[in-house]
Amino acid sequence: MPEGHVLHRLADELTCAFGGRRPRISSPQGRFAAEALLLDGTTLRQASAVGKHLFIDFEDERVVHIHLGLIGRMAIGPVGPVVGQVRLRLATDTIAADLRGPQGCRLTDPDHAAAMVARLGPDPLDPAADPDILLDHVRRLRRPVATVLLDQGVLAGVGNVYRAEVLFRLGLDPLTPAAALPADTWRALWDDLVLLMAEGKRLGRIDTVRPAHTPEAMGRPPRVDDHGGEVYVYRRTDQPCLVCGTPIRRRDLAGRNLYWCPTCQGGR
DNA sequence: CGAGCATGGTGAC
DNA sequence: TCACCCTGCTCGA
Repeated sequence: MPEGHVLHRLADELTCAFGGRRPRISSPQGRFAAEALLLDGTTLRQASAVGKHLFIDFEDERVVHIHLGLIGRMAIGPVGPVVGQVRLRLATDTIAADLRGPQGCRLTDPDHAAAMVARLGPDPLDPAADPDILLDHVRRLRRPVATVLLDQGVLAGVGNVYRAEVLFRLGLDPLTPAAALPADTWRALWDDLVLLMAEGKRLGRIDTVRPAHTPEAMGRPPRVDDHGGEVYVYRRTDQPCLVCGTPIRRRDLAGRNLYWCPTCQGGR
């Protein structure tokens, strides 16, 4: 689940449900119990997201920093019994937010939060982000564009699905060195990520087939991916490319699965 | 029912 | 580059 759009959506939902209120805070699992006790009964100001990092601001300069990692998730819904390992629960009389399996959930302060954000590259979901920072950065990088897209210090919030999909949509060979791509191409990558991730946040799922160019325009019907969104290449190994019919390929790159169409995106 | 895997990141070598 | 962490789902026995 968790690429940047999930965290931004979550931040909005948390602010909406708990902003300005004093939710009950607990850690049924116990691993955040001391911190939960400290925060319980204090006012939650607002939640925000930068890249894949989620920050929940409370009064008295207290900030909860959450990173979902690969398997973490936060479920917001009607209050019910605690099910499974819940690291953190925020609850009013009617709504509960349950955090499970996060890579990190820590109590920190605004300075530390700012320091973490300072290490991240521009976030396509941040309206104030400056893509020129990205363009300057990638000019000096020889690593493959596919590797660079997942580097949160270069670009914040992109995960494995958006990486595969944006490279397909722009017809780029994933192994092209980042610095070998013209600035215009990087600008186009940025612009497409802004579009796709905003759509992802709005819909609550990743759908890369419909937004910019319709499947009709590309001569093929849409396909619905098992994961709930419509995608061109992500996890479609050996299935025909929706544009040219060539079997989609998969390989390991720096420990992550990479998916691409060898015809639409050049050799290799 | 157990193994393997997943949209991520860290820390040791 | 690798082992490892965390949860929950799917797949094959």
